[in-house]
Amino acid sequence: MNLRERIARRQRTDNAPRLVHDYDALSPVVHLEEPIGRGPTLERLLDHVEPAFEDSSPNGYVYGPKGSGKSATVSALFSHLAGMTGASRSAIYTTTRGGASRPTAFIYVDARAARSDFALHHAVLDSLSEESVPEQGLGTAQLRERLEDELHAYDRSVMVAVDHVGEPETHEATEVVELFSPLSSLSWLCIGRERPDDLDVHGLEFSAYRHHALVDVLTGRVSSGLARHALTHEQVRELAEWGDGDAHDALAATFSAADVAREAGHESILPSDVDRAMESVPRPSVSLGRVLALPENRKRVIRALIALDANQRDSVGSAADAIASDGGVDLSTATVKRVLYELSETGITRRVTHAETEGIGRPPSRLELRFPTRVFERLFDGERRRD
DNA sequence: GATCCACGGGAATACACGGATG
DNA sequence: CATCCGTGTATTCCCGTGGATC
Repeated sequence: MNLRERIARRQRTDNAPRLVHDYDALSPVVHLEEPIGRGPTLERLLDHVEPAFEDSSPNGYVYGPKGSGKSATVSALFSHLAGMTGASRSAIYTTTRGGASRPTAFIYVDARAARSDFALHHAVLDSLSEESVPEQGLGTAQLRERLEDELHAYDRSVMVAVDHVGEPETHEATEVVELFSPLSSLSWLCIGRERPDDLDVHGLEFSAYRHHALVDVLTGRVSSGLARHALTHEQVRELAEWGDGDAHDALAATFSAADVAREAGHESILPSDVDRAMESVPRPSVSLGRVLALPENRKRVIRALIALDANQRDSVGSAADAIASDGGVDLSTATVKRVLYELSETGITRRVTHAETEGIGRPPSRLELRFPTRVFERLFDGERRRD
């Protein structure tokens, strides 16, 4: 690039409308207020939830593949329901036959953020009670008693949605059920991938997006996140096709494409940008929400792992050495190594044992990243900047 | 003093291989 | 030939520690 080109590029980025208006609009971990393309499913969900307006409602289980809009739909619905009164305590007031008003509370809990029995109870109690609930200094048993008291004292109907059950880092659905079923006047709605075989509840299935629905999802997001003409309609269709029904992956690729193009100083997203973007989203891909919900130091290790040269990822040992020495992580090599093994255990990375063993000793494993790396970098770095 | 949670670090174990042993 | 052993790596496991907060 010569000087004139450099100057021209600066002028362009300074004066021209920016390619990316709003990364959040494209982020797979951000859900819209109004979900797109899930109308019929939303209706069935409402059918299930509706009895809660009048009385206690049955327990339920929402299931379906990754990127089929489960979280998007349920979280949008619950935030509407919780916000309908505008009251601080997340309740809807409906008039019953007798004319008395009775509150029904709708609470959405992400099991990725509430990873222990304690945290699960805390999340429910905290959104239910007026005063804030301490996060330390009291035991899980005490917390549970307080929750029981709260439920009893107000005789309110409570519906709790617990999202992302059954992942490596989160509670199993059966565990959530064991915790919540004994609580009177509380009904639960678990959301997970697997069909709930051993749970005797009403199941609500989400199926993967059809092609045209996924195109709609992307089109809506792109129009609010990117400059007009940043992507052609044909490119959006291509991304949707590539997504193969998975909105998470399709959005991750779209987000990445915008980021590649912006980084390169392009005025619109080129086919080569899209190709590079797709390469940064492995298939199958682990949910970014899972990765971003990990403890801070794990995320730092992951961030450093992405930044390594490919050959440094040729063995767990060398990756751990490199990360511990200059990866911006204040952990010993031994600990980094253990973290790396944990990450592969839960599927966030994958260990691939080298086929040809050269030399002595057990052959090392190469580490593959199984989540959208570019999106992770952008979101992770963005979080840091805001601090 | 209690409590939760993430961390820390090494000890124990598994595995691959070649060579020795029964 | 089957098994064991030694060596060097890779991988798993366990449990105490300490910060932060009540």
